[in-house]
Amino acid sequence: MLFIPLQVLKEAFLSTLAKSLCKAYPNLTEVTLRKEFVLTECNPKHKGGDLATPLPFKLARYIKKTPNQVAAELITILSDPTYNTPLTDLKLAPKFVIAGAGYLNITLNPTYKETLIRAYFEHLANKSPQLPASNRAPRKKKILLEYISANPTGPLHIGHGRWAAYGSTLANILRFTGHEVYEEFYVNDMGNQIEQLNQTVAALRSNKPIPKEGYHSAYLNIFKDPATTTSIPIEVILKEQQQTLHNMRVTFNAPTKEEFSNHFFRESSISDETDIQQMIKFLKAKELAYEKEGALWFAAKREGNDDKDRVIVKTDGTYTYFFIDMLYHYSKLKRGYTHLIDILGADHHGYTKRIKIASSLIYKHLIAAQKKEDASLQEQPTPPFKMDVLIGQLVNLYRSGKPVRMSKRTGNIIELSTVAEEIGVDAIRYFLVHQDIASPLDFDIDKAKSQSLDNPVYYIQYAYARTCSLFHKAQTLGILPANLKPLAPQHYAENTAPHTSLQVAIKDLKIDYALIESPTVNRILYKLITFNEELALISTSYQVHHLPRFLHDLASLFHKLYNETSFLTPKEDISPAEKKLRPTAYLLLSSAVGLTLQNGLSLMNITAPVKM
RNA sequence: GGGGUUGUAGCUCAGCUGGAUAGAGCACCUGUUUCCUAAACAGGAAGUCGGAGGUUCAAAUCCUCUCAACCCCA
Repeated sequence: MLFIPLQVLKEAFLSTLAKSLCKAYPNLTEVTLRKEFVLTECNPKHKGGDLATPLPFKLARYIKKTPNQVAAELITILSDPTYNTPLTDLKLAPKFVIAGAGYLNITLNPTYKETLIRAYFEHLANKSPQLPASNRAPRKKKILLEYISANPTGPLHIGHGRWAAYGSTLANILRFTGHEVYEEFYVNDMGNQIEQLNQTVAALRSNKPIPKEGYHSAYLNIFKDPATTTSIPIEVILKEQQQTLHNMRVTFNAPTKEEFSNHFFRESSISDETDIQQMIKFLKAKELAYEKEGALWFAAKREGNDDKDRVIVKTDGTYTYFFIDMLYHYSKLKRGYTHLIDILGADHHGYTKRIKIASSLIYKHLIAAQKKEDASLQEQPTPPFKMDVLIGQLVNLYRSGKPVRMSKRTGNIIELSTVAEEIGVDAIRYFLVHQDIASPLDFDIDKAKSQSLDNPVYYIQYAYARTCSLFHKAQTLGILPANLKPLAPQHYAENTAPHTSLQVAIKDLKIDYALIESPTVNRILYKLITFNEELALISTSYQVHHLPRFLHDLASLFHKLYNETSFLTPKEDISPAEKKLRPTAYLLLSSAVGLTLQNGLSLMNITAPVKM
């Protein structure tokens, strides 16, 4: 069963309105109506209902009446049996109120809400496919996500940590919304910097002074150890980086022939002279490259309005970083990825135009070549190519409020592994992902340490732990419905394997929503049913920070409910039947909240402890 | 000189496909535990949404100009 209730609601409203309105007003098309119809949560401050829409304001222009009059007309149509069959089929029994200058507020009946919570719960329990909330579901894509991409000349720092946390979370979300995603870490193991690293290490090993252009990081002193005299510097450093990432719950493996494991991709692996000459030949043949002043230029300006053309082969015959990167992107396309996402630091923003132009031109060529080779492909449409370059702002490091300049050359570097160890992986992952990557992140080491206990991640985890403890308590009290087996005692003892072990015979359980309905419960319900929609949105906007905020909101609502309600031992003087039914309804709601929090946290690679 | 990002409460930031009285967290003040974990909750105080114009029934959000910070390119 596909869980898209809010979308179902929208469609029911839309089709009801379209039937009558579009007939009555020829200048109003269904397309326009769809575009203008926004359904939101009714602002809880206004207490006018569950859902709200400012549609009357929008339609006033087409219908040439005041928003209030339009709202009244909409209510007439929505209540008219000749039009509202889509609504009556859903058994919504909605009530409408005109609010403010022309808002339409909608209240749904408890029976429908019960259906919603039941549908959501079944969706969670059965692990039914997670599909985008939009009825125009985007097709499944094969995505290659490139992130971090540090030079192997030193340990990773907090800035890399930001890409690591962000990139891995984005990959999880894209997979959750139905795409095939492959993560890659590009290793710049060629060029000047590696040369200087090797010279530095050689100097250290022979106790000579480090060259001026070399690296002065204290970290490199590990190479003074006689045990490492035969090891290759970048291999040691790469292994270290891999370990640091692994500790951050980001796993990249060494490249293998196996296609589908996230891995390091080495620049050196594409420096095959045959490939290079082929690429040059291709570019020249297509007049995408030309010689000038002894260098070879890529016609980036002519082909895609970059500011200017770019050098790819320098006068001394060496290749530019850009050219090698073109080959790297060519390799991505050759491997069959039609959607490339690169996450780069803000200092690379001038670079995005040329690499996008180059990639799309290479893609065209590749498809053309494939069609030439295989005649059967000729009739087929070219699969759409998409490339997104996400520019993330850097991390500004502070120590007790004072900025810390980081430089690998001078050796002033705060290692990611150190910070992760000190404030904890859950906390640092949350911290690095909770803010829009388009804005610079100020990271104060001392503050992060002192605040680690105030980190909002614990607030969310605590809400989750509370949902678990409710089940534990219900078991202890002996009031857990027989067909609800949420938490085996050993799970509680070991603090592992939480709600996923739920076995729910939900069909046999009576959920009486009317018994528990309250403003807070309604808001929780709205939050729950929009979870998938939120994720679908993130999968196209890449605004990953919406997820932690969503979870924080949900946790907050649950804490609120927890405080204002006695779930298991109803205080009021109520009938014995209700006394039995009410805890069950609350347990199911709590369980839905718990599963949602758990899903959300796991998308961020953050743990969800059963108890804290 | 050209370009990118940012500017919202004392601090850190959400909100930006235009919608009701601009929201969180931290810090500050006042309350709430014989009751399932107080790592929580309720309430209070705190804002000319950098500035100026414009479009609109409606602008933090869109357009133009402008100021400031950081970064990239020449």
